[in-house]
Amino acid sequence: MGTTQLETVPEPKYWHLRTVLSEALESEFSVGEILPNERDLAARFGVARATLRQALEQLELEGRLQRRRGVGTTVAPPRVGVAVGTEQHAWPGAAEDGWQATDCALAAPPAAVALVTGTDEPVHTVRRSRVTHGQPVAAELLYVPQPSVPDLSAIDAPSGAARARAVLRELQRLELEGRESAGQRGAARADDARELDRLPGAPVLVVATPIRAPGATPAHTGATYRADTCRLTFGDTGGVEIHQDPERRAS
Amino acid sequence: MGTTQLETVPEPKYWHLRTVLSEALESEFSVGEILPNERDLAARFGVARATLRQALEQLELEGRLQRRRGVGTTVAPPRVGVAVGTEQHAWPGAAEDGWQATDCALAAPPAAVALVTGTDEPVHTVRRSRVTHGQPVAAELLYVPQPSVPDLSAIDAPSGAARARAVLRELQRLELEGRESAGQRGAARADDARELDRLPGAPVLVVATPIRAPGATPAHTGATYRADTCRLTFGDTGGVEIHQDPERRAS
DNA sequence: AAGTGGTCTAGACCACTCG
DNA sequence: GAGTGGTCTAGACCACTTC
Repeated sequence: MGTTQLETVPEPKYWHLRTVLSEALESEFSVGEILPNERDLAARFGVARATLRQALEQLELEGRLQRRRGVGTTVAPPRVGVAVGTEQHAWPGAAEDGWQATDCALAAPPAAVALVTGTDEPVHTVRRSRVTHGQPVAAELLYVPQPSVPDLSAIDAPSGAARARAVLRELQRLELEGRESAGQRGAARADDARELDRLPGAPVLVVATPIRAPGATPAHTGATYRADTCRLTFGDTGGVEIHQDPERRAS
Repeated sequence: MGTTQLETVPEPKYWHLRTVLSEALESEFSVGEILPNERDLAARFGVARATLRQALEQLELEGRLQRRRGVGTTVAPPRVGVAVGTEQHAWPGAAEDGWQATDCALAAPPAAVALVTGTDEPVHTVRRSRVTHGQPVAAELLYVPQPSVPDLSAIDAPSGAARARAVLRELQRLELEGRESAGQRGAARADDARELDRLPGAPVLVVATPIRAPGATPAHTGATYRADTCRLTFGDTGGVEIHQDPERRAS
């Protein structure tokens, strides 16, 4: 049916299609290039649009494609390596770390947060976002129980970016020693999805890190990374090459 | 239409359904319990089966459900925390680490591997799998260039589990210092999928780690973890609580 | 053989972006 | 308004597991 030979093995069409498209991406397209639209592609391969979409979905989830409603499907740039769990990057507020504090509010902690911080006292909730190469790659919520930053000046704005920076500044005064994060695949919730320019349910990597100081854990963060565009690195350096390429198992 | 009130916001049906089902999972089902089949569920919620499946897919990707063809859909147990990047767990061959070497072959390296190892010489390719709580959670390929283990006895079997253990034993004799891994979301290829009891394309976390020894990098590993059942932890301890619960942003 | 989830179709309409 | 991807439907058949 498709543009290549008939299948004799019971391999799903969409999976075969994914392979064919994947090869086409390598040989016939360059980063940023726009693919034909879904209806045309489906017709060209002789499959229903839903089947084609299944293949495109795979490729998007693998970070090979980027789809945008109303615009089209483009070839995605290589994933960006993002360091997590290291001192410079896990510690909130460090200069030049690519993060930008956008908002802050003081409120009662969500149940799950109260559980890990061990207190029901109001927490400062700082929202930060991280942009790399012009693309939003992560949204973070930083929970700082009020007692952790007792010296926070009342002069600063009660909310907003200025307040967020003030909280981070206070936190920086503690001797932080960030370590031991945990990461898992998740689905982007509505608010994170919006911030990451994705649809709800988009694949994300959730990294939870307790912020440590001598004898205390003054804050907790939960960062949501775009799973399709990010490669998380943890450890001393960030330049590790990944050797799972799409077709690495050719043998 | 559904079992709850009409939607007034333009939230996709499948997303709303996901939320409804998610709440039902918490209140009305326990781990391991079997859900009604997809046709019944779809009818009950007044949606097409495809739409229901979209919701179930989300929940499965979040690790809340487990679906098995020919069997049914069950409530998944909580994700297991798996340490990566730490000494005990990243180093291959350490005793009691939950890994089991299954096979080994000596062959020319795939292109991507040759790139990171920096040699075209034949590599020992050790296949290991990791089982936790009776569930396969990871499949790993360990690439060891022949020069890294020159003393490997020719007496050992040329392939198979025995050979794999011999390679690991040799590797253990070097002073390994595992560090700096990188992880990203990927799609399971056919072979990994089979080993992990999943379908091709299933979401996985790919962790690439160079194995370090003083002055050399004698091996590279690529481990494929089931993204739906695993929570990866990296750092000193593995007991970090995640605070992104399904409904944590209730406020 | 019966029942399950997995794949696939051929349509329809909607939400969004852009000229 | 035209074109894109996103959602949704109502069916059909297939692959797998279990009895």
